[in-house]
Amino acid sequence: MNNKSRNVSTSVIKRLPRYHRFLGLLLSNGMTRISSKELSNRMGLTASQIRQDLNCFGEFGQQGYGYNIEQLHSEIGRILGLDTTKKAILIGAGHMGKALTMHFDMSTKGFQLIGVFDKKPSLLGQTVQNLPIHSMDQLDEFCRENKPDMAILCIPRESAREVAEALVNLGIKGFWNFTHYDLLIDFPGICVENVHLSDSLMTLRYNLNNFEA
Amino acid sequence: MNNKSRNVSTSVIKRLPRYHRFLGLLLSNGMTRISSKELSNRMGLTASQIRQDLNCFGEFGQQGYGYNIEQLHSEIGRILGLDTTKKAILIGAGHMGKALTMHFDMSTKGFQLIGVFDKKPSLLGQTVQNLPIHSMDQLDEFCRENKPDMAILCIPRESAREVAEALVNLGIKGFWNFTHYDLLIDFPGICVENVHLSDSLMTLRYNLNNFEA
DNA sequence: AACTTATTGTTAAAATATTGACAAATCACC
DNA sequence: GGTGATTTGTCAATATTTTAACAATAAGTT
Repeated sequence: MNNKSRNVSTSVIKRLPRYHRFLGLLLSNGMTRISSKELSNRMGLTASQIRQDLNCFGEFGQQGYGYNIEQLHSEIGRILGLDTTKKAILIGAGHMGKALTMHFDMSTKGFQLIGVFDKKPSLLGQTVQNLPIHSMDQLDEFCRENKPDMAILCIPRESAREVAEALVNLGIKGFWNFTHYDLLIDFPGICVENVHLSDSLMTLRYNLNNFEA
Repeated sequence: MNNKSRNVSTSVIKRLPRYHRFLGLLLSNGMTRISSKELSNRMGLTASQIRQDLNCFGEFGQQGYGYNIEQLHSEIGRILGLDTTKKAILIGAGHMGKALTMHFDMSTKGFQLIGVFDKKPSLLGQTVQNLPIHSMDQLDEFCRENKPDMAILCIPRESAREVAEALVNLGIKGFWNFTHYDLLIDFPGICVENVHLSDSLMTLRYNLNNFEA
């Protein structure tokens, strides 16, 4: 299977989801095959890069033919781990937390949302994606019982560090962090994806000033 | 001013917002000076990188002393363009659109939200951040009158391409794109920040499988 | 005021990432 | 079944990014 997957660079890994998305789109357009050249044109990168990236994981193409889209799509999905499901909980059911759960289908990204928690008592009656919003007091028991793998953090900066530490102690192995706090987790084996939306906005602001015609 | 700013690589640019955030935090903690070494420790990177990054824009430090935090913070802010304001409109006032406007203070990122639009008639009475939600029919007139610079796209994939084109024709110079569509804008002078949250989630999924202890 | 320590800006070296080139393999067509 | 056109996987060359090293300079100390 992963016959080649030694240590693949993060540059490559970060491109995989995009390949996966594009291939999925082509697939839903009814296409069945594509060459690295054609794909590179559509994605705005070089054919060489695509071939080299894929080569980190195996030989999925065929000379003179190219790649079978369905096969490549599912291979990349498998590499990313989308074919199996990890359990996720949402901490903080404010606007951002709710929006995230509605923005896309998590189950096609290798996760299943199994619990939602918020500190605010007024939210306790409500549901998110058919899941009841629990109080933070119930977090301990819930985790011991349901063993979630990942936590989506949508809480204020001030509590981020503390909550993250508690969750690590409860067995959480990964964080999708929307907090305005850089989670630099030093615990081994803990994965963090910091999503700093404001950073991307500032980058845009810079580009507006510097790359206008 | 920008005496050195020829063409700075995007790797550097993408780190600037993070520097800015960290410096702002130190500032609010009451600190006044910091060395590249100390900052690199806190941020999890090398002192050399920080010095080299800053050197693309000028000489902000002093040997034997380090950097004045307040000065460096504001210099980086100026480089990013946060000291002046561009006008932004939000297209799509669904959950994600609303959540974004509440997630942080846009005015400290160099933007001011001046208009909100949605196709859905049922939203027309509502407001977002004290701004009334307009119908898409009013977009033309609004843009001619108020000349927004940037558009935040929170609409379905299907309409992304079309709406973006229309907006470019109305004078929009930049997009903050949350659509499930890769805006590969070929219009010259148009800046795009594609924010594919699902990509970041898939990257996390990969890491959960591959970097556990 | 001299001396020690700290720390920058900058140059050079090392490490990574991307692109180009091409032999080997397959396809498509006659 | 042979021939020309494609297209991969991979190696080598280029380009970019990161790190290390250090002379120059200011701060702090006696």
